[in-house]
Amino acid sequence: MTMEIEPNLLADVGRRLRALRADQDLTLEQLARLTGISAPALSLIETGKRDARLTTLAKIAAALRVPVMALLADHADDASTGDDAPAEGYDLGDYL
Amino acid sequence: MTMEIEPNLLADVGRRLRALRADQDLTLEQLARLTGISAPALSLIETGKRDARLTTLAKIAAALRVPVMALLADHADDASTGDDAPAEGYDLGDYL
DNA sequence: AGCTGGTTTATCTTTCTCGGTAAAATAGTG
DNA sequence: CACTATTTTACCGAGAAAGATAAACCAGCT
Repeated sequence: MTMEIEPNLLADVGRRLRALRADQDLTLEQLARLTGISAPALSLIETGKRDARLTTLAKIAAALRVPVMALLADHADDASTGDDAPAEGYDLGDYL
Repeated sequence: MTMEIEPNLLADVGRRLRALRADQDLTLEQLARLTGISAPALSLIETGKRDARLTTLAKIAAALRVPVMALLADHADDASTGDDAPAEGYDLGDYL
């Protein structure tokens, strides 16, 4: 029960990342050189197995010449739509 | 020459984070309870001193009921606007 | 001044990222 | 089938994130 917010997030960002890289016909090694991030690390991120740091995502986004938010795109969880926590539900009111 | 992409990124996200939290009149401790992230950790993130992981930002965004991209908002670097790297310029062509 | 609430800083431990390297998979091609 | 390119997985070591806690600041207020 380590609690992973949404296992989709990482996989989602990874998917998007891979798509963007494919668009520019870059291999992991090429992107690795561009970003300074090793190809294995990039692979883990793209496959949603690694929880990258913000600056790491920023480096990748910069190399791909897209804004960082392009990686998160329309991940409009907004929490009120009820995407997660069916039984969790923080309530705000409970803490105020 | 470890090169920190843009020292602004973290400070920027932190600033945005703090604004969102203020909007809901939440203290660091309250947000800490909501997110499961300790108040000191939140403080470091908000002051731009910590390079948070993606899921960490996602937890905070969820607690604040905003999409994750709201934290990165209009950080449209896009590299063509020329916000950063005056002397960096990876060239893509060099690696292809 | 003393207090109180909020934020920051510091220290410590655990966990994880990240680069490096090397070894397996997984294509794709002759 | 062999050969090559690309990706994935596995291990290692260094560094950093994140939780906990405690202490230091910094308001505001009686």
